[in-house]
Amino acid sequence: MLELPVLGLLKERSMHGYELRKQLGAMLGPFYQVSWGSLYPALRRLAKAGAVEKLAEPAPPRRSGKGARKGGARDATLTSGRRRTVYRVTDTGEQMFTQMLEETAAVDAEHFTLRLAFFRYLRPETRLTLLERRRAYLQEKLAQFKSNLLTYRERMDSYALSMQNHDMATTESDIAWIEELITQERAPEMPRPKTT
Amino acid sequence: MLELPVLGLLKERSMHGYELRKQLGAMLGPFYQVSWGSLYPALRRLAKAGAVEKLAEPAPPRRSGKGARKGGARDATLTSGRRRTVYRVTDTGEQMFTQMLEETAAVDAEHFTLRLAFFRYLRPETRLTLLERRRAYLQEKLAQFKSNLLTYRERMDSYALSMQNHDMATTESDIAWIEELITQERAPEMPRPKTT
DNA sequence: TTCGTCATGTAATGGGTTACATGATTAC
DNA sequence: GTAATCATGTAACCCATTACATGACGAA
Repeated sequence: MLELPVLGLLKERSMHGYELRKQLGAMLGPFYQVSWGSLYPALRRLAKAGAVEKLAEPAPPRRSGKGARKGGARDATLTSGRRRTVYRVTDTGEQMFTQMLEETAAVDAEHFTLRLAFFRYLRPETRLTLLERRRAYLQEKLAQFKSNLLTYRERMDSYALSMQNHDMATTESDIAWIEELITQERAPEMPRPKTT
Repeated sequence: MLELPVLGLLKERSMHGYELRKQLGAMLGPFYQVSWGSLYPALRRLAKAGAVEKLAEPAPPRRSGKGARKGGARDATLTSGRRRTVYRVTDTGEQMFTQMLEETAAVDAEHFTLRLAFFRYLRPETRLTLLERRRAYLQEKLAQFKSNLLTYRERMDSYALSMQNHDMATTESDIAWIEELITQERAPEMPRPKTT
């Protein structure tokens, strides 16, 4: 669901679709690239639900002379050069965003990542709850890896084995990271910006 | 696409759907859990394409053993539930499997994982090609992470930053793992099963 | 002039998720 | 006898991917 990150980004600042996509990549990392065919329909859904509204974009700085416009008889709603549709979040949208963000059922990688990206909008307790659920989920997966290996190790070839081991190591590293986040979350405000 | 792992597992041994699902989890790890609503339609698609055929399951021990089977050691492979539909790969299916497996465009995590699970069916050169493409893909992502950080670091909060750093570390670990696999692949057969 | 980027969309297609429905067998 | 597990499927919904289509602008 694109709705959550789209609302989250628009909440910070109104944007048009094209830029939105770039920001999504910047915020969620290069593995998370959305396609136009999913972004624009998502925006349309949000608009239909009253969560965002389209704005007439303020005219960008028209250097290079006013007479340069060919075919000036363009539709009046298109204020300038490239037609862009800027979207702004409505109050309804803000509510939707908060509600989505707080769904603590979000435990798998993608849902968790999406929430972490907007953690600052959550109350500290909700953050902790989410982190702990994520940790529990990862620990459960880790246990499944282990029992899996006990049962099937003999039947696996070296590739499968290597993969399982690597995935387990990754899961352990994920858990360690989450625990770090939990520790920081509980720590009573000790920014300590540089190593002493 | 479930087709690839389903064919791969059935290639090793004919099974019914329920068991197939368990084996999928065992082979691909606990993060890869398929639902019935995707497995059975996939089997139907494969059957329709002539890649698998349904077998009448050899009648399970209709021993009418009331009480006789109580707690008894039973056949490990065949205990019954109810009517089971066992699927077997056809020649067409074998060809499909090989063809799918060799598609080296498979570079993202899921496609790569799926192929790695059946690496033993690929020629060593194809394996290397796939590994190198995967490595290149990950290195590209890593570069994107870095340029991303250069551009946006100031605008990210500590959560986003932590996430990017963790994801980068994970990507680096993935690359190191792939490189290990590449090294092993190139090594001229030195099994060395135990530590000396 | 042509290419690359900016910018917005639509259409078809596929297939995964969830929920629903059913029924047999085993273990307690 | 009843709960859990085995076992197979269907149907509705959702929505992501892909490909297609358009067109303005800036720079080479």
